[in-house]
Amino acid sequence: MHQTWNQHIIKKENKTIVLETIINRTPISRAAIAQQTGLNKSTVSSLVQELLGEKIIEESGPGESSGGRRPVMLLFNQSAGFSIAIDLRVHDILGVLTDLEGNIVHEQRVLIETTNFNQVMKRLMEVIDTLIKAAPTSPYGIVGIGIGVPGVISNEGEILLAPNLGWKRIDLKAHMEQHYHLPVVIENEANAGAYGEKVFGFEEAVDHMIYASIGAGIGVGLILDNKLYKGMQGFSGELGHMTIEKDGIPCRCGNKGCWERYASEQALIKQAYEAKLIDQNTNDPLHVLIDLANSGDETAIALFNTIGTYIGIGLTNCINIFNPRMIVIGNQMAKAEKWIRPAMEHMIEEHAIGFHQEQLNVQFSSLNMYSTVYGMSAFTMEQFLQERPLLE
Amino acid sequence: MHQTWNQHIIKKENKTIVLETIINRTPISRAAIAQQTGLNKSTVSSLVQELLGEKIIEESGPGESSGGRRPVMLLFNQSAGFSIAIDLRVHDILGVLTDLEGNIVHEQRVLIETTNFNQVMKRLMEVIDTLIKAAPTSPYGIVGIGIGVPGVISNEGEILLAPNLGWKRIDLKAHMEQHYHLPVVIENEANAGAYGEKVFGFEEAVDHMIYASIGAGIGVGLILDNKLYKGMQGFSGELGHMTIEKDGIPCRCGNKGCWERYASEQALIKQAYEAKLIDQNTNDPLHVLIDLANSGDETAIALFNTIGTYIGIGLTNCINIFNPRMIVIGNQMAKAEKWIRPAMEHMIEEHAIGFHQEQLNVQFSSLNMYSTVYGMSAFTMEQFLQERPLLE
DNA sequence: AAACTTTGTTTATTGACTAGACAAACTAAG
DNA sequence: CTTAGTTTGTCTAGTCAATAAACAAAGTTT
Repeated sequence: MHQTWNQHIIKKENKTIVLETIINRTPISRAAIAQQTGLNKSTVSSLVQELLGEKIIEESGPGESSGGRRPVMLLFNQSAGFSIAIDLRVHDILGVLTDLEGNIVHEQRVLIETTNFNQVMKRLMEVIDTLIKAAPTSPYGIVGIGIGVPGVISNEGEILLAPNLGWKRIDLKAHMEQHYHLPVVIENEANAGAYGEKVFGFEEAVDHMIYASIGAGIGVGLILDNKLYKGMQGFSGELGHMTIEKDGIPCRCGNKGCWERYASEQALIKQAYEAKLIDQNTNDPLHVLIDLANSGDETAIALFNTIGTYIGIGLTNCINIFNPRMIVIGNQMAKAEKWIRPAMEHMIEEHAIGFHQEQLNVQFSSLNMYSTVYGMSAFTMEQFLQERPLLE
Repeated sequence: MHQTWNQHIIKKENKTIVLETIINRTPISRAAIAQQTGLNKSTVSSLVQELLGEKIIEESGPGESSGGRRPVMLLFNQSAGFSIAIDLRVHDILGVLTDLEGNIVHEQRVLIETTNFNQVMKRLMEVIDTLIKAAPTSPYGIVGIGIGVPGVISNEGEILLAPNLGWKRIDLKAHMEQHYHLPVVIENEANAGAYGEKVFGFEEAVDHMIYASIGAGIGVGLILDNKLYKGMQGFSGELGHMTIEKDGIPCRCGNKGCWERYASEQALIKQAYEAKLIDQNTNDPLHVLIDLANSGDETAIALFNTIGTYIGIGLTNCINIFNPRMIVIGNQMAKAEKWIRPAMEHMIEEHAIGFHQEQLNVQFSSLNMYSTVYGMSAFTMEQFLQERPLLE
């Protein structure tokens, strides 16, 4: 049963609406806010007064007159606080400090040689400490820390399993909150990537979007009805383990014919190895293969075509299942866009239901391996703006 | 941008909350409503007064005292209005008249010999007219007509394509609204079935549920985050056209290896024909095959095992993708539960991700081919209760 | 310079909820 | 059987947040 309504809640909700209007349309006048929201201009005036007092917005110079008195323009104060966002990957850690609009103010990337928990934690905290030190002085300071992880995260933010890190049942959230005394959000990297694409990836709002994170495995973030869909336990999006070939290649998950056995970076590398394009000591095999393809190596091109076709099969399923407005491919395999795209698009065009393709946009991520940190930043920022604790 | 809040909307929303509380916990006292909702007891008293005036609730006899004055118990007036719900299928039309709680008050089922639009419309309107005549006198009368259709329905309720009926681009909603001057809802039969299962199918509330309608083809209704998920254009849920065998059996949708080519009633019948268990003139082949299996025919049992396995492959994908709380199998193939279940459950247990199975419940529909009409009834009832137009 | 327009502030009003008082109707204890 | 206490429901006064309208400030247009 949802909450009942009273004057106090109304005021809080209306104030949030005014703030969101200022964020989305900054700079904007009180009069325009009243027009935009339908609230009475004296209501807007008093709510804006409070937001000014909270230092979450500011008045800028006068705007242009539309025939009468010049308006006073209001701005969102993106430097009122800062957010720390981390993408914890198998081989490295990417950390960014962003303002309250997601602008990256500082960043650090460190390699990790081992997935040993204690070692990784040490490096992780070093990155976070560096970012905390880099944060400018601001009214609210660091409003939260978000950490994207390649694994299964429960609704409570506990890492249940991160197979590529070799981690099981780790309460990273509690550990970090106890250390830093800040709100901490832990999320699956594909879910975070989907959210990052949704908030920062496009010019227009997208209500239904599928983000395919194609790296070592395949994880999918689902933005459905304008929300990140997580399922009953927070475990949704395991499309990497969707069967595309019954009785096919066995997978470590126990199933057979899983999409990620055919269409991931790992699948590509395995086939390249068997085609003797690379050997076990090849460093950064994906780039080696991209370079070979760029140089006209037909075997490498054929391998990318095959992978592109398999990516297309799984995305065709996504299109038929979700009827999305947008599909975004991200993570490592997006680097091979040039060689994957033709076969992938051909598979989709030929096989996805015609109706579903009418307004669909399939693209590779424009956020260049930053999707996940953008998503984690958005999570902590939005949590802060929704709750807006009292100014210290 | 969502609406702003004011006094008028507060009262309306709180009144709706009070009404929903009465519906869900009937009979209930004012004092208990206040306790349940957190609203002040005088607020509840005045809102209840209005609902009594609208004849949507009633006072019943006194309740039991808990130590002081006896309470006056309030009841939802399920006979305040009635809803008409139709399941328009390829071979027949099922129509029901329900009260505002979904209780079936009257029903009619007619066979249709042709899918010719004009003929079907004639029969459809006959059924609706019969149900309208059967409706008791009530304050609000017929509050709406809901029609479930096997096809692609746009967000505006237009039938874009119903391949099994041979229909294209039919604005059934406008046609029916013009004729009956009542609100009309048109929805895909699998979506309606999912909603019917959600509202009427279980003892406890279910936020994430997958309804697999396995008939001539396979349609899937998705209840995600407590809502029916429809996608950008209203076309989601085409899991019948999810590839489970790359380069597999060609499908009329243009893809290959679609789930419904392997796991539908049509797939079963095709295999039974090839196994010479039935011929082209066999009437009601599904029941013939069930009877053969019941009599110990091993070929028939083997066919059901095969179909059960294929159903399990697709449901395994659903489990991995959506992480649902419940999966319900409905429509024609649910009649073969006994022979499908063992192989289906085995496939799921062996192949779905272990985490996802922890709290999952997979079951066959208990609504016995009524899922779709129950869903359509729920749509029109809820639309009415949300809007509650003035009493005539 | 005067009239009009637009933006923003101030004041009075309105309506819905809440707090508390009161009434009605019960149960329990003496 | 009477009195005290409890619970439910109604009534009244108060509070708060939004709105309507008046007013002020600052511009543009005639």
